[in-house]
This record gives sequence, C-alpha cells and structure tokens, in this order.
Amino acid sequence: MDYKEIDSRWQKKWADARIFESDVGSKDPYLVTVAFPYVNAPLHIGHIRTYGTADVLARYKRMRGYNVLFPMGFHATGTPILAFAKRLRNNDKELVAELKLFHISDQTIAQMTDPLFIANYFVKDIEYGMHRAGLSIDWRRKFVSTDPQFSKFIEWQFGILNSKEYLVKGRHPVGWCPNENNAVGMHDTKHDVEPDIEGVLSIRFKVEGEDAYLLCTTYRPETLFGVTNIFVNKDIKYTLCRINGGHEPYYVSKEASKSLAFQFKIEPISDIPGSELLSKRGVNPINGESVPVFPGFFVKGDVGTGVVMSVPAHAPFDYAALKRLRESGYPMPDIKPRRVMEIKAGGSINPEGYVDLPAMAYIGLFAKGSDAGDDLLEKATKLQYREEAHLGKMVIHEYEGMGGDEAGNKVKGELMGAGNAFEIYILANSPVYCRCGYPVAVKVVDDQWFINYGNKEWKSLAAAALKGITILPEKSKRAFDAALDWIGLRAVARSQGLGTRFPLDKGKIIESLSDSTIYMSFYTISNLIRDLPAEKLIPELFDYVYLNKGDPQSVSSATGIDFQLIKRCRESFDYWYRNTSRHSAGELIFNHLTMYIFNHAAIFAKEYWPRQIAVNGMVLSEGEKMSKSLGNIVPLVDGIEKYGTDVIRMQVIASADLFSDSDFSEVAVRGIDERFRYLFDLVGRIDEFDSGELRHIDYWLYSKLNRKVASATEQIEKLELRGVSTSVFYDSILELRKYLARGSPNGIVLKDYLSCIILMLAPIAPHVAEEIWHGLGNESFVSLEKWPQADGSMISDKVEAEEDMLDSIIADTNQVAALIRKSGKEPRSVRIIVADEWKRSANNIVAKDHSIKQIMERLNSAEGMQGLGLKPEDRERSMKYVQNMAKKMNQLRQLDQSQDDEYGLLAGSVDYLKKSLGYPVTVEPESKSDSKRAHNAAPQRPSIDISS
RNA sequence: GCAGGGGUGGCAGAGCCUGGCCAAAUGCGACGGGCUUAGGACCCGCUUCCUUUAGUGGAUGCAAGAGUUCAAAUCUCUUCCCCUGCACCA
Repeated sequence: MDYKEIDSRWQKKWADARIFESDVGSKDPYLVTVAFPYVNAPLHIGHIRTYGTADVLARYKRMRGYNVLFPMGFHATGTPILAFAKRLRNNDKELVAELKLFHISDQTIAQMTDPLFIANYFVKDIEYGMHRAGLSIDWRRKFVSTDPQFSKFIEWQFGILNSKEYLVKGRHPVGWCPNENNAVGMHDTKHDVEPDIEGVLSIRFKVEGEDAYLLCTTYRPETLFGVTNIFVNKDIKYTLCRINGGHEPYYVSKEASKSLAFQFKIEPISDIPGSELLSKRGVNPINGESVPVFPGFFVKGDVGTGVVMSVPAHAPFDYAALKRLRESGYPMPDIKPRRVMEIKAGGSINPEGYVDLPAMAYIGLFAKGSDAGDDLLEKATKLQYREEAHLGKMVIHEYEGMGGDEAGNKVKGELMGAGNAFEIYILANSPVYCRCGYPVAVKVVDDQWFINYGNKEWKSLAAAALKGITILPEKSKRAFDAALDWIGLRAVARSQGLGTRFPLDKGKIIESLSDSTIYMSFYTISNLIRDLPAEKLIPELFDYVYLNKGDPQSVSSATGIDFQLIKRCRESFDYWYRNTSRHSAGELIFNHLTMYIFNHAAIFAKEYWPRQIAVNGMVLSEGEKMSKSLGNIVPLVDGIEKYGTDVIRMQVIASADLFSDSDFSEVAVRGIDERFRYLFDLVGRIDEFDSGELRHIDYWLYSKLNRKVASATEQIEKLELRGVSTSVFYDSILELRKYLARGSPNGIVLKDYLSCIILMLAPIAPHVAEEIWHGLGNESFVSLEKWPQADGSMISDKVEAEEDMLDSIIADTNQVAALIRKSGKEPRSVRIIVADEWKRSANNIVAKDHSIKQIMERLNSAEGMQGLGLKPEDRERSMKYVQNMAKKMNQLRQLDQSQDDEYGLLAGSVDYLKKSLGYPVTVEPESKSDSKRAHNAAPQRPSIDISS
C-alpha cells in the first residue's frame, strides 16, 4: 500500500474528469471560500487546518447534492512581499534559513530580491501544495489580488464606500522610522515586534513667574489632586520649545522634544540642564497649588516628556524618591502625601493602616521598611495601579465615590477642555528597532484616511447581517458580537506596499486587509473576465453585475464587452452568492471576518449577505506552537510525502474541536496509518466471507452503523469533525474488531457497513475513500456519491444493550474466575441464571416514579404477590431484593426485555460465551435453577455460578 | 488593561449546552500475561484508594472555594492559572 501512488492516481482522475469544476446550473448552489493564502511562504501542515476544513465541507455538500464551488485565489497586496525582497537584498540569514527549510534552491532564493518573482513563485508553489492536499478546488477561477482586473473591482468597492460616506480623514499615530522615513509595521522591525502605540495625557503646569510650562505625562490624571511636587532628571538636558505654534513654550526633555517632533510642530528655543529646573515651581492646573521641582532618580529623558508629576500617596516610585531625597539631606520642605482615593475592601493592603500613605503600604508588601529596589518598586506600582483602578474610590469632594477610571476620564476631559492637557503618543514596548537599526518613533499622520466602521447606521446594518449568519462553532458567536461592537476607525491608506491605489489619494495604497473584504464575490466572475483589459472594467459594469443596477446594453456599448458575457457575469454572481460559507482561522474574527461582514452589508443586497462563517483553531507540532525559532514547522509537501495526504488530513483537520488547536504528532499519525491499513486489509479479504441469515450481532452492527450515520450527519453539518472522525473512523474500527471476533462474519453485512463508513470518511480522507470504495467493487467516484441516510428502524437500544450485557457477563465471569483461581482451584463450567419476570416488573414499577412505595404495597398483599407471579413464601426474599434495588433507585431505567428475551439471547450466545471463557456454559431461568446463587440474578445482570 | 476561549485521570482528549446509566469514552504511555529465537506488530488483562479468596460494596475525585439540588465534572457565584486577539499588520 503506497499512499503516494494512491493520492496521485485519484488526484489525476479527479482532474481528468473535471469533477470539481462548477458552473451555473439548476441544482442548489453552495459556495465555499477560505481566507486566501498570502504569497510569501510555502504551505506548512498548519495551513491545511483551514483549507482542509473548508474542503471537507465542500466535499460533504457535494455529496448532499449541492452544486458546490470551491475557488481559490492569492493574496499579494501589502508590504510583506516588499519587506521580504528587501531582506533578501540585505542577505538576511534568518530568512534564507527559513526558505531552505522548505527546500527552496539557492538559485531561486537569489531571484527573490524581486517582489514580482516572489509572488509568482509562491503562487505556483502554494497551488501545487493544495493539489497535493487533495483540495477540491475549481482552479479556473484563481486570481491574484494584484491583478489589474481585481484592482478595478476594488476601486469600484471604494467608490461605493465613499458615496456612503464611510471613508473619513483624520489624525493617526503610526510607528515610524526616522532613518528610512517611512511607517514601520511588524514586518519591518527586528524580531517582528509590533510597535505598541498608546496615548498618554500630557498635563501642563504653569511655571511660576515665567511664561512657560512644565509638561508632565501621566497614565492616571485622577491622581492630579495628590500632586505634591514635580520630578525632573537633573543630569540630562531639557529643551524649552513651542508646540504647534502656541506662544507659551514648554519644558520637556531634549529627547522628548525630538520624538514629539513627529507628532507636533516643535520649535526649540533653548536647551538648559535639568538642574536649572530645580529652582522653579509649577502650578497644578486642577487646584492652582504651587509645587516645587525636585530631582527624581527614576526620571528618564526618553520616557514621556521627561517631566513627572509626583503623587507620593499613590505612586511607589514617587514615594521612594521623596524618601531618598530627604535621607540624602536634600534641602526641601516637609512634603505631606495626600490621598485621593481609597480601597475599601478586597485589596492587598489594610485600608485603615496607612491613611495617607497607600504607596508606602504597597511597597511594604514587597520590601522591608519600604526601602525597595527599582524592580520591587515596579511590582508595587503595578499592583497599586491595578487595585486602585479596579477597587479604588475617590475621596476628593466633587469626585467622591467615583471609580479610578471614571474619575480619570472626567479629569482628563476637564483639563483638555480648558486647554491644560493634550494627548501624546508613546511606544509602550519601547525600544523597538527598525530592521535598519534605528529605534522606532511614533509619528502622527494628519491626513490619514480611515474606513469608519464606527458609523452608526453601518454598524446596525452589519448587526443585521450578523444575525443572519450561522457561526461555527456556535460558541464563537460572542466573539463576533464583541468584535462588531468594538471595531471603529480603521486606517485604510498606506504610503507603501503592493495593491490598489486609494481613489481619494492616488499617492496612497489601499491597506491590504481592506482590499480583501468582498473578494469572494469576485470568484463568481473571475474566470469570465480574465482576458478583458482592465480599463474596460468600469464601475457601471460592476454595478450591473453585483447590484443589478443600470443597463447591460449600455455597459456593453460603453466598453465593447460582449453583451452576453456581461449577462453571464450577472447570472453567475446571482446564482452562486446566495448560499455561501466562509472559512478562516479564529484569529481573524476581530479584523478580517468582521470587516467581511461590514462590507457585505454595505455593498450587497440582503440576499447576497453571508450565510455561514466557520472559524477554526491552529495546529501544534508535537504539542508546541509551530515557529521559526523552534524549527518545528512541517512543510506540507514534506508531510504528505512522508505520511500520505489523508493521514495528514485526518490528523490536522479532524483530531480536535473546530475551535481548538489540533496537535500534529508522530504517534497520532502512526495510529491513523495503522487504522487505514486495517481497513485496506479487511476490504482486500471481503470476498472471503459468506453470508447467511442475520444474527443478533449482525443487527447490532447495523444498529451501530445507523446510529453513527445519524450522529455523524448532525456533526459534520456543524463541522464537528473530531466527532465525525471518532465515530466514523476510530469507533468503527473497534466495532469491526468486535464483530469479527464473534466469528463467521456476514459478507453482505460487512460490505454494507464498510461502504457506509467509507462514504462518511470520504470528505475527510478522500483518496483512501476512493481506493476502498473501488476495492469494494464500485465504479463511481465516491466523491460524487450520495451521503448515506440513516435507517432509524435499524437502530435498536435493545440489541445494543443486549450485546453490552454479554460483554459484561464475560467480564464478570472472568473476575469471579480470577478469585477462584486465586484460591488454587480451576473453573470447570459456568451456569448463567436469568432473573425471573417479576423482578423486571418490579424494576419498571420502581423506575417509573423513583419510589418503592407502590411495589412494597403489592408485596404486602396476597393479590399483589400473585399479580407478580410470586408465591406467599417468596415474600421475605422478594422484599429484601426490592430494598436492595432501592439503593440504586435513581439509576434504574425502564426495561423492555422479558425473561424469555434475555434467556433466548444468552442461550443463543452460548457458543460465543464458551469460546470467550474457555469452559462450558449453560443458561437457566431463575425459577428452575437449583443454584444457591440463583436469587442474586437481576434483569440484564444474570447470576453467575461457577463450578470448580 | 480590555475582549474571546479554556483548566477533566501519567499524557492527549471526550463529556459540560439538555444535572442522575460518569471512577468518567477513545487514543497514547506504564504495568502484567499470551504470541515470538528475540525485537516489532498483534491479542488479552490492568492502570485513585480501601474492601471482598464468588463478583456488580465503600471512600475520595473532574483548577480552588462557596452555593443551588434528593442528586453536580455538568447549573450559579467568587478566586487563581493558561491560551488567543487588541488595529493599519497579513
């Protein structure tokens, strides 16, 4: 058995028969689309999670009689390919090593300094990988997001967004490299760090007797009431400068003046040493208090503005700095910390203990005598900030009782309203370095274009769309709700990258997640317009095709495009786009998938809105996240070569819940391989088996089979593929083993069973399924066969329970036999004693209302006894039995098996029992048994009497 | 910090929505046995503790704690811990 041979043989047959190429037809349509791959790396096994899951759905729906279209395109817009080429031009060793892992030749790598080459290379490479993975894609429709025809489509989309006033302009901070003079994203930094930008408030303190301000940055404006002084670093340079042309200048650190220049217009006036600031006093804008300026040991020039307002009651660093200053003998007045908020309960400190000194109390949690090193102060700060933000209540008059965050926002609003504060941006994870080596700064772009997902009407439109979408798995629905609420402005135009020019500013490129929100609709026409020159694709064409607006005849005469072709485009979109399923990894919920919903709601009529979205987890490699640094990435083609396509598909796609990560491990993969081989082996021998009348075990197998058809159908509809593979694959093999162990299997039953599970296995493991399907004598493609239908009449709880009973009798007998052997004796034969009928009645009476009252009443009267078929002398023993039964009252269930049923089953299974146990077995009813253990018999739990 | 998802036996991982047939599927691993020259493969058994040399008895138990209930892995609340995403980046 050679997976490679099987895989390529069936892939070729599918391709030759063009069974995955779909066109407008009379059957119900089903369009499956997946987040198209970005063309800067080959596929690894992780990619198959999403593509494979979509493929399973496509294959399943095909078997359910839908006309299924599963198209694929490629994403090449944006900056990564450019960054990729640049890295190779700079001979980046890390990247080269990564490419070598995928067996890319030196010769090819040498050509990868050209972005176009990179894109073309990976388009081919990825398409090849998808072929090898057996994805049922209609390749006639592929396109690349840099194709000029696609650009026309995107321009049309943005025209509509603009006409609806969803595009707005504003200020926006970005990571910026001062050296290269361009925006810096994750792809452009050393070690791929995302520059983490955050806004902080800068509050100005008027310098007493001078037309200037000290500018302090803070995360906690609500503590402004507790300011006792200002800290600067006396050993660094400060710059007096004007900001944005205001006439009163500010003191900030020299470094800050430079980095702020990317956010504001900064005019430096003069530099002075920090020590000169120490003689000044600042006025607190919130209460007019005048506070002194002190040197602070922790103040850094490159953090914020290099000027810090000191709140010793609520900031451990401030408290410690004042304490050290006093202890060093620095000439200073007595500074009294002032508390602005308190924590009533639930915090780490005792709220009564340090009325005006919470910071000291926090320090005390980490260090003896409140004399802590910087790292401990850091910890104390974090804890205090966290607890005060959560549990703190303001104690300042107008703010009394307010939470920390709420008060902070109010103070911020007041200050900003009065012009006493403004926001500046800083890099929270500073320093971040650009690949060129320079530290990244934050630049504020003034004329940034955004898509305004915060627009109220649009949002409610999107909410309406979301309502109509089936989200799989259901539990991720809440994430969509949250994402929809949260999404607001999204910067849409970029200064660099591949892609479509932004219509309202042709110097900019449309950001690459924003140009792929409705591309799924492009598949419906991509094959039809492929050869048309892009300039003919005027907005009116798309208006007609997608919106049914305008007149195809006039579009035809305006562009020279064949009238019929235009009509076909419209028909194709209208046909395919009514029933769609969208697939991606869960991490895209908060951007791509939400934008997908918004844009569909904005552009298309209701009947073309999304119908289903499925999000899946990732793939781990031997329990670890796959990463370049761990070197544990398994290239897809390598994996397929080594293990076989379906073994990989089975493990990657179907070994975990849809939303959970699946683990690719050697051991698990081997287990799948072994089971496939078991099936192949069994099918190879299928003609050896006779077929006669159906026995109990045959009915059992049919019952199990039909039950799993029903459950697997339900599960695959929800893409619960782990459940499908467990019941259809793993459990089936256990059932087959059990069935075969019973001896003389029925060939027809086996064939029925195997055919059916193969049909259900086909979406997940299509190559193996085709091979086995044909091994069973079929001529058709299993890929095009009908999904099986459960026959409810074949499902029998009774038959299954009876088989379970046989198993437990064997287990129990073995257990008893073990005890006998322990005493040195050897079991010679066993009698199995079937409980009397009255015990079944008793069971059912008790089980009915979970009470022994009724049955006891019956046992207490002669007629009642008689009704149960008992004699008066049985009374005592039967009461004892019932009392015993009552102990497990809550577990009793109704039984529909009579004593005769049970007896018949056991008598008919004597041979099997004998074979399993290894000694003679006889069966007898309780009433006819002379065994002293006979009275132990209970329904479905016969008494066992072993002679030794 | 905010948002979303989680925490189950040596490990992986079902079960949780719809409470009771749950000492908890299945797989892997470990252990004992069979088969074998041996290893692998395969087959059988076993894998919380106690009790029982004739069994299906008892205790503890599903992150921790509290609660609801006749009954909780499952429902509610609190706490702790882990994973993912957080914007111009695909």
